[in-house]
Amino acid sequence: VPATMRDVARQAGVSIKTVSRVVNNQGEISEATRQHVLAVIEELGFRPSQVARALVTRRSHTIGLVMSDITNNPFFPEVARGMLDVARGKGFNVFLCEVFGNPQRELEILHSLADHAVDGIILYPTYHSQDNLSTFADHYRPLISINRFIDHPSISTVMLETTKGTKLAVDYLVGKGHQSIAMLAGNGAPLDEIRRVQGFRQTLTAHGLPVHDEWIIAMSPQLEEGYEAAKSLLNQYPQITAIFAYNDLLALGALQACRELGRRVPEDCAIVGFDDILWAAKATPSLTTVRIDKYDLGCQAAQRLFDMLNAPETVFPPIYIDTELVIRESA
Amino acid sequence: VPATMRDVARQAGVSIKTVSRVVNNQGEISEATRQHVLAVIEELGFRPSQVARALVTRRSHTIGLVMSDITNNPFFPEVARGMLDVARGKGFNVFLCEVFGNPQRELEILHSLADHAVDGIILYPTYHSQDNLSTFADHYRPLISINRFIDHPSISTVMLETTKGTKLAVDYLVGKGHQSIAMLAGNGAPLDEIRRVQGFRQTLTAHGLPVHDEWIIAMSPQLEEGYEAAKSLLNQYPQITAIFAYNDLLALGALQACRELGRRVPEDCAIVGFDDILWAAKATPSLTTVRIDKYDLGCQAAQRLFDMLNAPETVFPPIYIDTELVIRESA
DNA sequence: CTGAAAGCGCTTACAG
DNA sequence: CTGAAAGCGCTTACAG
Repeated sequence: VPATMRDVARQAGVSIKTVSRVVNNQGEISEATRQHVLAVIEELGFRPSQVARALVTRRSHTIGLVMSDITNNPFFPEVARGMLDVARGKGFNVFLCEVFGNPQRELEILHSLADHAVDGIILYPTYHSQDNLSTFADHYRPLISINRFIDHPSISTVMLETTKGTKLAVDYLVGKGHQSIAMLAGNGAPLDEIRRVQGFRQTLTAHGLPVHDEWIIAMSPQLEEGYEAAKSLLNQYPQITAIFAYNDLLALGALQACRELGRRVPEDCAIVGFDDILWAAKATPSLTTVRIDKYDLGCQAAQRLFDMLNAPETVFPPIYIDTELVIRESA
Repeated sequence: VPATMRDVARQAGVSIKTVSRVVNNQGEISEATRQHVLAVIEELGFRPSQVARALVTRRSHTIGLVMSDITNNPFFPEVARGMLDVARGKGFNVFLCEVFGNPQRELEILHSLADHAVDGIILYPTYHSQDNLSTFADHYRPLISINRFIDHPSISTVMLETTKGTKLAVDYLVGKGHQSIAMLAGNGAPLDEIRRVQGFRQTLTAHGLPVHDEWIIAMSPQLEEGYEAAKSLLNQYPQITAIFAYNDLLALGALQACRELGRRVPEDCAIVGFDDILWAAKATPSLTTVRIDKYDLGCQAAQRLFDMLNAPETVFPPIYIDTELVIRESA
C-alpha cells in the first residue's frame, strides 16, 4: 500500500496542508519544515496521487491522441512521437487511441477520453465526422484537429500545405516534359484528398494540359492498392508517363507495378509520392516525394494544445505545416 | 459543466446511490426507477467520472504501455496495435510511453504511470534495468515484461522463441551449403541479443562449423548501421557467403550494402533477417526472415495482463511466442 | 508560517 | 427495493 499525504503528515508531525504545500512548492513555508517534510516523503517513498489531484483540480496532466491507425503507414508513428515527446517534456502522459476510420468508434473514444478527464485531445480525423464532433466539442475543450478544418470555437487546427505540395510535384513533372500524368488518389481523409485532387487538376489546367478523369483513381491509401491500381492503369493507358500518388505507400506500390511490367522508372514512367516516409529514400529507385516534417507536425500540434490549455480564452489561428519537394531517382 | 451523479439524482428524485446502481447495473432495483433514471441520464448527457470512480475503487480502467521507440522499427507499432485492440475490447484506455532505451527515464515513466493509478503495465524492456525494476515491482502490480525474464513474483513474462528462430535460420543457411556466415548482432535488448548470438554460435558448432568472432558484429539495430557493418564486413572478409541479421532493419541494410558492392543476393551473399516486418516482403530481392506474429504478441501480452488483473493471486507461467522461417528470395 | 474544515464525484458497507 | 453516512486522497478558500 503506497503512502498517502496523511501518512507523511502524521510521520512528520505537521498538517496535511503543509505536506501539500511542499509537494506543490507553493506558499510560504519555513525552510526547516520543508526539509523535514521532504525527508519524510523520501523515507516513505510518497508520491502524490494524480487521481485524487485530478478530482479536485480538474487537471489530470494527461492528454488523448486519437489516430486512425498506427501500423499501416509509418507516417503516423512519427507524428505520434513528436506529440509524445512534447507531452513528456511537460510532465504529461498520453492516451493513444486508434479508430480505424470508424466515426462511430471515434466519437465513443472521444467520450471515453473525456470520462478520464484528459486535459485536451489531439484528433487526426479521417472520416466525415464533423457533425458528431461539433456536439462533442460543445462540452469539451480544448481540441486540436489535424489536417481538417472543423468549424468550432473550441477546436484549433493544424493544416498540412497539401495544395502547395501537390503543385510542387505536378509542376516538377510537367517541367520534366510529362503531359500524361495519372494520380493515385487515396480516400482516407476526404477533405484533404479533395484538396490534393483539386490541386492536381488545377495545376494541370494551369499548364494547359487536359485532365483525364479516368486517370484519377480513388482507393484506400495502402501499398497493395497502389500496386493494383498502377498496374491496371498502365496496362489500360500505356501513354501515361508519370504517376503522382496521394502518399508514399501508393507510390511504392506503383514502383512495384512498374518493376513487374518492365517499365523503367523514371525513364518509362516517373513516380512522385507524398510524405517522405523512411522507405521512400530506401526504395530502388529511391522515391521523389513531397516531404512533410512528421515529427515537427506532431510537436507543433501538441505545443498548440498546451498553448490552449494555458490561455483558455484565446482563439488561436491555424498552424500551417510546410511541404517541400524532395527530388530523388524516381522522377 | 458536465452533469454529475447528484444532478441526475436530484432531477430524477432519487438518491445518488440509486443512480449509482443503475449506472453500474448492480443490485436489485425496480424496472420503473431504472428506466426513469436512465431517461434522466440520457437527458442530461450524464457520464460517470472515471477519475472519481478510480479514487474510490482503485481501478482506473487504464493500462500503461512502455516501449523503447515506436518510429525506428515498424515492429513496435504492430505489437502496440495488438495491445490497444485488446484493451479497447475491455473498455480500457492505454497510456503509451517511449523511453528510448534510457533506464533512468524508464523508471521515472513507470512511476508516473503508477501515479495515474494505471491498473497494470506492459513493459518492453531494452536495457539493463533489472535492479530498478525489482524495486518498482515491489510496490506495483501487475506487470508484464516482454522478451525478458525478470525474476519477480509480480512480473509475468512473454518470451519470443528467438533461440529457435535463430536455429531455423542458421540450419537453413547451412543446408544451402553456406559455411562462412556472419552475424549482424544488434545491441538493443542485451539478454535477448545474447540468446540470439549464443543460438548462432551453438548452431554453427552443431554443424561442425568454426565460429569467427570477428564476423559477429554488435551494433544499434538500425538500417544504416546494418548497411555500414555489412559493407565493411564484406570488404574485409570476401569469403563470407551469408549474413544472418538480428532484425530486418539490419538485414535490409545488408541488402543495400550488397547492392552497392555489386554482390548478387542470394547468389554471392545470402541474407536472412528477423521479425518479418512489412518491408521485408517488399524489398528487392524480398527478404528471407524469421517471422514473429507481432500483432499476436501484443494481444497475448495484453490478455495476460487482464488475466492477472482478474486473478491477482495466481502465478502465471511465461507465454512463448513462436517463430518460423519465411523463405523468400534473399536466401 | 501553519492548520481545520469543506468538498471534488463517485462507491462501499450498513440500515431500513 | 431504496437511502444516509463515511470516505477515497488530494486542494481550495479561510482563519489564525
